Amino acid sequence: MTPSPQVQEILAQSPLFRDLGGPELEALAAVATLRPLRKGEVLFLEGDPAHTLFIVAEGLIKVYKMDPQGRRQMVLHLDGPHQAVAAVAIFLEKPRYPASAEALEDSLLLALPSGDFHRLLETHPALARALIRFLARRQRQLVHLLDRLVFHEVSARLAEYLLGRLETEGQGFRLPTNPELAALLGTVPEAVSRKLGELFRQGLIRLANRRVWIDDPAALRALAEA
Amino acid sequence: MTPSPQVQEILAQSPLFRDLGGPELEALAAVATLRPLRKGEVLFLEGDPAHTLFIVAEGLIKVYKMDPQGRRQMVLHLDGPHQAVAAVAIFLEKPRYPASAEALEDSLLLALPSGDFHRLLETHPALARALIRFLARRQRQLVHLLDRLVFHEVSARLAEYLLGRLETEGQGFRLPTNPELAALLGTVPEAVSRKLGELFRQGLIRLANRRVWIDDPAALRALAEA
DNA sequence: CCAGCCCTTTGACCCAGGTCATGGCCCGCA
DNA sequence: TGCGGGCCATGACCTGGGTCAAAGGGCTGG
Repeated sequence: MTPSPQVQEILAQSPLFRDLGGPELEALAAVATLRPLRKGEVLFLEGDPAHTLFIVAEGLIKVYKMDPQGRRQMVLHLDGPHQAVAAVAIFLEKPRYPASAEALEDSLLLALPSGDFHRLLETHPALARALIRFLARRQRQLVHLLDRLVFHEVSARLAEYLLGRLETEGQGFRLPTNPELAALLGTVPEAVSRKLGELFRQGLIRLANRRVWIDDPAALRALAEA
Repeated sequence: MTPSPQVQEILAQSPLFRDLGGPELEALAAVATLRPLRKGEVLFLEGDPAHTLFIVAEGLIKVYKMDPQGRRQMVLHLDGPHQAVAAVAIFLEKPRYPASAEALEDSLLLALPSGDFHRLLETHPALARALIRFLARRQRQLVHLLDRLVFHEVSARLAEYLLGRLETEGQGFRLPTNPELAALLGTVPEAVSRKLGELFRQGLIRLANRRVWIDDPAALRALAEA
């Protein structure tokens, strides 16, 4: 965590606000507040009234639904630097967060009062356009997630996850804990453990500590599609 | 299907466009085309390039994902009169429909070229605002669907469905076919048949033809939460 | 008015994966 | 240095619900 980040700088790097002019950014920066969050801290809970939009400056935020008994959770998306969190909630008639959010790492967020954001939206078509694009992209991603959950089994979802990490980070990336991974895949830690073991036994991947090397991407791809 | 519906009239009734001024509506109406669709006809398929936004004038449109083998399908939402279809797709970088759509009844749609829509958006904040609200609401609904699918079993989803119909239509509403209902609930026709049978045997509902009377809404509610 | 097609119901079967319990390990903290 | 809590792996078990097959039933279009 860097000592004193430039609020305007953060705003200017976010896809949502990057098209705004200098004066607008300054005005926004004036009403924004910084919100540090320690690993594991909760940002908001499903059902909380939503007055605030967040921009991630540093760290990683997990947005998730919790099951009724409060034991399992299902991750909807992870948001890193420059990403907006809770952009949806503040536009509902009764603004309440439809999911919960917590920090996966020590993080720093920019909090923007929803009133100010709404006001800015009125007068800045570029902001509206960026927001619309953002919402459309996120919705596409949610539909994809739904598709995977309904039509594909755990091993296929795991395979897709591994290939995704491989693509963005290359060989040897570090896995999250099994409970975290299970929440990402919509299953339970035991299942993750077993499926990883299978992949290893079949020679598709190698594991050391929590690092992964993928030996047979083609086979993994086939698994992911199945 | 009424003989010759007023295009402007249809636009003016849609939540998306109702806040536009007369001249804008007229301009939009000039570029809109009417698209009749017979029951069962496909409007677009997942993956098709998306140049067009639709507004339902009459009828009912089903938007759904198909499973890889093309046997089961999962309904994402149903859209009746005044609703927009495919509002998301045209805002993606590579505009392709993320799901398929077909008519559940004989329908009439208004087709708006996405270019015109984009242009209108630039200059009309009210339209942007309405669209943002629309996208936010739909996203909330998708998250709810996902939650139900991941955390609740078929009988709970069926119970919720029945209560929803009861609320909006009262006793004695008509069920869709089992395959349709299965697609709505994310399961297979056989499971729907069995679960309906169970509810009947437990005395929670009565069935005649395909009409439903709900005798014990409280018990059904309990089931839905479980 | 008939033939065919799809829907419905039901039974038998099966399997992915969720649950529970055990034992070992690692790591942070006192 | 010892303790405790969470993580990990694995086995045993169980069940929701998906698959397949068979036997009516009813709507529809020719």
